[in-house]
Amino acid sequence: MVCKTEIQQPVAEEISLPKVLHALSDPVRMEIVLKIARAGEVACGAFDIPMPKSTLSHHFRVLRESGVVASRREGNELMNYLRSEDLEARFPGVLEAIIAAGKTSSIERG
Amino acid sequence: MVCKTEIQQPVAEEISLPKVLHALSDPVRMEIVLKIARAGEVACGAFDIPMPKSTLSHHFRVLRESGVVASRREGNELMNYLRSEDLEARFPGVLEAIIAAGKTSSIERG
DNA sequence: CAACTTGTTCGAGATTTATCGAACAACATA
DNA sequence: TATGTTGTTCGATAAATCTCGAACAAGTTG
Repeated sequence: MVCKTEIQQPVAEEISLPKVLHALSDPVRMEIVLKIARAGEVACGAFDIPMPKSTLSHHFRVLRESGVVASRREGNELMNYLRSEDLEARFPGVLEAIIAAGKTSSIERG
Repeated sequence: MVCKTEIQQPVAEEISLPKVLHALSDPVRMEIVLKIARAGEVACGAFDIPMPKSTLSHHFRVLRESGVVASRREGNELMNYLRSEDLEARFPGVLEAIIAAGKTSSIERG
């Protein structure tokens, strides 16, 4: 599957562990990641998070710039997916364990 | 072995995933965690990190309040150790995978 | 082309975090 | 008791982050 519209993202070898952990340390972003993990690919608009578009877009930016999420255009919406292979190659087991932990614990600030 | 002087830390069941990830998302704190992971127990003063005591103390506080690290007094120094069992029970595989990832990748800001 | 949808970018304000020096507390030892 | 060691707490400042509305860009559909 070829991605037509690539957004700014780090190449696999340059994904930074602190940045990945920071990206996942926010409850909103964790919720986004969990939903993508369940559904495989999710459009930005498919999250019923009570929050302005601009704020949500900010969180997607953090997720992309950290290397956790990638996006491709499909029509006029952006489909988001996890960079599971890149992350697994660089930090084996990390994303998997964090997602499993996120599924079993309520994600709250504090 | 009994800990005589307990510092403020969350009980195991109340350890928060976002807080743990945030604690580990700082390169200085990750370096601290990696050193403790290698040595088992390390006194605060045993880190040759070019940084004032107060700043280092701040990072230890974040690590303790997140539940990643616990400390006990030994003479007039504080021995720090990872709460590996508590974290493994609550978030299986997470700390282990992150430590392994930290060992194999240079921990840098950015 | 005009209207609509989806999502980003651009400011700005508010909150959080990191860093540091100085003062303080606990402990050990002379 | 006085001195030295270890580490914390207390301000203050600087930097990063989160949040939001308004404007913009890309794509679709009438």
